[in-house]
Amino acid sequence: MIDDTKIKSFLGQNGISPLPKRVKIMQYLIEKHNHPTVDMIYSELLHEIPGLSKTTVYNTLKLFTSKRVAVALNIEDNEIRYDADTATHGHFKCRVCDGVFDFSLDRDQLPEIPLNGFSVDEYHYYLKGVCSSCREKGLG
Amino acid sequence: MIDDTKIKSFLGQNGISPLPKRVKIMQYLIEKHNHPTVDMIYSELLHEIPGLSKTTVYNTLKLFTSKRVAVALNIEDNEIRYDADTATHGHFKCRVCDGVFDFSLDRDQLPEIPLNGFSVDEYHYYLKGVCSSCREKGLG
DNA sequence: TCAAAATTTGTAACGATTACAAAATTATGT
DNA sequence: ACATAATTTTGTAATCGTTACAAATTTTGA
Repeated sequence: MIDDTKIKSFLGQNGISPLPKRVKIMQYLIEKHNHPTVDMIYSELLHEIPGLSKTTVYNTLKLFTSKRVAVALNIEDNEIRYDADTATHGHFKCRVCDGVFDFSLDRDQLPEIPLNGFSVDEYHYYLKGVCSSCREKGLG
Repeated sequence: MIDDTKIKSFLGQNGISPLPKRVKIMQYLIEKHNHPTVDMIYSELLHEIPGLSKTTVYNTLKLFTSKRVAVALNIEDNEIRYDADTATHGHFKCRVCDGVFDFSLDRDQLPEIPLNGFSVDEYHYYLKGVCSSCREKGLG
């Protein structure tokens, strides 16, 4: 359980007015760090924030990514997942159970882009396959 | 201009009946290697294949990716791009002009996944930023 | 406290993708 | 080659994630 105050000041430092719903959504992202979809955030926070609108979740996540306090993951074909961990790290998607796993990765482990004059501000390293749990069950 | 015969035998070798529309779509992917969306393939091939249906393009690409003669790229938030180059290589997306650029990359330049018992069968390395052309124009 | 600015809501629209049944094409056996 | 079965294609409708937008609400700051 993270202190509200810390999240409020963190948002404020990043140019985001720390409105109550924004604080709750950021708190959700940080505490669960489960790469949620918009629908997951919406349906789980609805219990805690009655009357929450899905549009607010969309708006808030767009704001978070534009201010770079969260990152959008395109590891699925059909929907965007979000991650409050903006440090470079890798993501693995299991094609059997659909789970998304983090793994640590330093920026300097990744090769530099061999294109002159390009500036890079986001690094995404996605692996797909079968996770250990599904393999043990003989799936995949 | 690639020989039809080569594409037909390539598809056949990969367990895909080399029906005429499939051959044309594969030929498009190989010759243009422009990471097209379904809509790009559909609208450009419509001139060459009158009566082509967009559903056929979707079906064919699903078949190609399941047989691993093409790879789906999730470098955009909203739509899937396709690449007939199934060898590992990197992709750069310019957030100004929306262009997608390839860059070479060996599998062994990428770090191994530090997760025991996981099997990996797809590697995606996506970078985002501003391309040299847009930077020269002072954009981004 | 009050008015202006910003945010949230709810509904409708949008666009990519999928479902599905009918029509067309291709493959198979004789 | 022919008939038939199996596969593929088509076109439309449905689905689902996301965005647009105007009205209602909340926040901000004088």
